[in-house]
Amino acid sequence: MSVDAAQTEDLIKEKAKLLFFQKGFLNATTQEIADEAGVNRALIHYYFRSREHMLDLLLQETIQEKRIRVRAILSSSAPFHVKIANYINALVDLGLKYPYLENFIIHETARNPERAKELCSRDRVKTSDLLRPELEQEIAAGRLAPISAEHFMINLSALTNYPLLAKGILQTIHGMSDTAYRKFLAERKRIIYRTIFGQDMPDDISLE
Amino acid sequence: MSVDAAQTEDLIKEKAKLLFFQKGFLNATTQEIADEAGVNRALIHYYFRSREHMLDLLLQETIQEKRIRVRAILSSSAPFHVKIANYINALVDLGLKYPYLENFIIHETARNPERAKELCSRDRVKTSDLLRPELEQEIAAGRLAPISAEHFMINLSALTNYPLLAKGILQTIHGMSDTAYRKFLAERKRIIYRTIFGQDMPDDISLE
DNA sequence: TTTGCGTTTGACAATTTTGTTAAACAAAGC
DNA sequence: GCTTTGTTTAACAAAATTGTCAAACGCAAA
Repeated sequence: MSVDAAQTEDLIKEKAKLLFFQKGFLNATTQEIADEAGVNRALIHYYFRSREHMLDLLLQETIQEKRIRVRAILSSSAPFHVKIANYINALVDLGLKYPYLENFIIHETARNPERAKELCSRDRVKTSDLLRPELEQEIAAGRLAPISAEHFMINLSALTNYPLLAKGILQTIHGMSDTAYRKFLAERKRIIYRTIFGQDMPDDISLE
Repeated sequence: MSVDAAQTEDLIKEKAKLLFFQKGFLNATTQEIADEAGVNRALIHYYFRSREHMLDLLLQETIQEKRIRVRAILSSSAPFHVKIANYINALVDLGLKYPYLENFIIHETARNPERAKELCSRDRVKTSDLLRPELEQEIAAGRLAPISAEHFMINLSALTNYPLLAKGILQTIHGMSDTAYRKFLAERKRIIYRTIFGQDMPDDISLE
């Protein structure tokens, strides 16, 4: 065995995720991935058979990682408002890690509609179903303006994901450095909460 | 001159826009575009020099088209609430025409950061600047919760654009047909208004 | 030291994709 | 009819990209 041994496979995956999900190079070639990882291109085929196969694996893994964190938050026993605040917090933080993940999914599912079913079909239905009982309770109690669980979830996803998707454009338009952008996103957590609930996020909810 | 004459150039542009902006084939090849338009592939180079050059042209044109409509709405003399309602309406309708335009821009600017500056640098700064005076007036008058012009604009963009970007995923998740999706978007216009302003859209604002 | 085994590499083949070009074509004007 | 002009086509060349393979390599056990 060589010095790196099993670490190489992880290195390649890590660098590929960086290219696809962080830098937004949706068309990164196997050569570019190999260069980024500093390895020979043939290794990518040795470990992952083909480019497509690797893409599938990366998507599966990354979405699964996200899914687990989201589920943990939404199925906790915390009050509704706290749950949502935590959800916003987690989505923004995950988005900072992989800003282009959503864009990648959108792109891949447009090219390959069957993949959409494999990847996210079961996932997000459950997410809006998961929230519906509590949501309706909040609405009935007058603590939230009437809205369907679907629109509520999409509002949440939109408000958190869009600024991440459009990272490059937003930075260009508003002349933000990388640190300015991070600060902007931190601000946004409270803005999103306020937009969703129409009132300020309580101070006792800890963000990061 | 042949029968079609100058119509061919427009036909190619139209079909290319369909592939890129409607179907979301961000990697459509010159051959695929030619097939879609039913012409010989060499014609694409005859009219547009290169694929990259054509992409630039399509982006410029389509963004300009959008920009003109948005500007007309936002610089009208209508009251603030009406203006925003019209803005939401126009963005959703434009989005129905070109669901993947934003996705395409995001993708292209990620690959080619210089392009971001050419395309949208001047545009949207003005958009948020355009609204700021009235926005601050509304906030001062207590008709709107305090928010910066930038976050306000991004909220609007996010809530309208995201459901369009994620069209394929949303249809898969919620099992929506194309007509169901259109109906969903029509509903969404009022949802977005309510989410932004915290109250229902007045009935006297006409949304075709 | 030598053998074995998983890892890494460079070279190769096949395919795809872009861009060029010379020739064919069609219509309008002479 | 013939020429001119702009359009369209098929064939070709060049580059990029993916995937395969045999050989080289490095470490560990015999």
